[in-house]
Amino acid sequence: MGLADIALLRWPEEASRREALAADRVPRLLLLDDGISPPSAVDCLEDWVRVGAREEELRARVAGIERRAAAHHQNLPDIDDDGVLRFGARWVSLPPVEARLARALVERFGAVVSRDALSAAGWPAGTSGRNALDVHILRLRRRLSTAGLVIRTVRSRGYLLEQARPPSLLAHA
Amino acid sequence: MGLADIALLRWPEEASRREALAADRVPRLLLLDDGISPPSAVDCLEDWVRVGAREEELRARVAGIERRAAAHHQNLPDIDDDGVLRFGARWVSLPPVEARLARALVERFGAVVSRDALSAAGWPAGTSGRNALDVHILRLRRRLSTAGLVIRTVRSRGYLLEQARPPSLLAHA
DNA sequence: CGAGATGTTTCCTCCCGGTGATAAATCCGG
DNA sequence: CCGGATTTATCACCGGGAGGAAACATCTCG
Repeated sequence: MGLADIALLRWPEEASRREALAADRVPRLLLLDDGISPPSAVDCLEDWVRVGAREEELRARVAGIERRAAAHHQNLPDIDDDGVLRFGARWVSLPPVEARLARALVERFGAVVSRDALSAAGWPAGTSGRNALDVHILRLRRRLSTAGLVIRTVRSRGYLLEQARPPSLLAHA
Repeated sequence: MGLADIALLRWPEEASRREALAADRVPRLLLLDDGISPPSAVDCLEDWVRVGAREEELRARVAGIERRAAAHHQNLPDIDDDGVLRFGARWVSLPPVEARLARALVERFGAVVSRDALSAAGWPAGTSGRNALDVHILRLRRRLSTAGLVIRTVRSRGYLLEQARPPSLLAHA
């Protein structure tokens, strides 16, 4: 715990690093140069302080980010090294290949993961047949459905993992 | 879109008011008395500054809250590079051509985009049939409707993207 | 041996983008 | 107010391609 989980970086010098961190959903604290205004596109896992800020302010900002990160994190699926995926109260055990695929999808939970990325994740050693990925996605789908998760297809782009929608949300369009 | 939408309050004096605002999901900025540490239970719609803070800092904090509030209230659509358009809690995946059209419309959200501009955006490489744009607008309309967005026609001028239900703030007070 | 994991082949469905045809909607001159 | 001209909306259809799924063949490990 502590500052370890949060990335500290200078703004605007490390703008590109910030983008990378944001894409990976890593909580981060920007150290703002004097006279510079904070960046505009922010998510809840980002905050900023002036470089000259006092120690306490910095700690307080970090603590705030950590709390929000924790709040965000608790409804994310999680896979351990034994291929057991937990989501809320439910869990499924996944065979090796599917566990690797699931890991790649969980890392970008809610965002699109390309087929190439999934192939690389599922078969790190080498190539597999053209359809292997499709079939494993199908099998993974069936397993994950029992855990309240859904894999959506984004045609010609990849797949996206999200929480299965309770029918109540669709009811009143 | 000034300070009007955000509640300013003192901490810890107005602790109870803060609770009420949080319960109503009203974005708020706490003005922290000196030597006091910020409260612990925060959501993404809350931020804080020291009472002695400079004008600019205050403005920047407010702007940050507003952006997060907008993102949470889903007031601005957003398209990522994978053709996924997000609007509030909902999202649609768009095929390439429609994604490009949608990008052009989102860039000028709420304003008219000419047909020429849309043609250029949708088919950057070259020509398309005269009817192609109409048909793709139709298809885009159907998709976006599931995300709570509407494309309005401005005859002989172009199209305009806006939120489906103009939320009548007075309607259900 | 038997069950589950993994790959492959194959077939089939649906989606995407484009076109033409046709119905509406709107504008304009008389 | 009418009828034609222009602009939009919607539909049906096609060709190509991507994804879904069943069936089958190995393979591994207890």
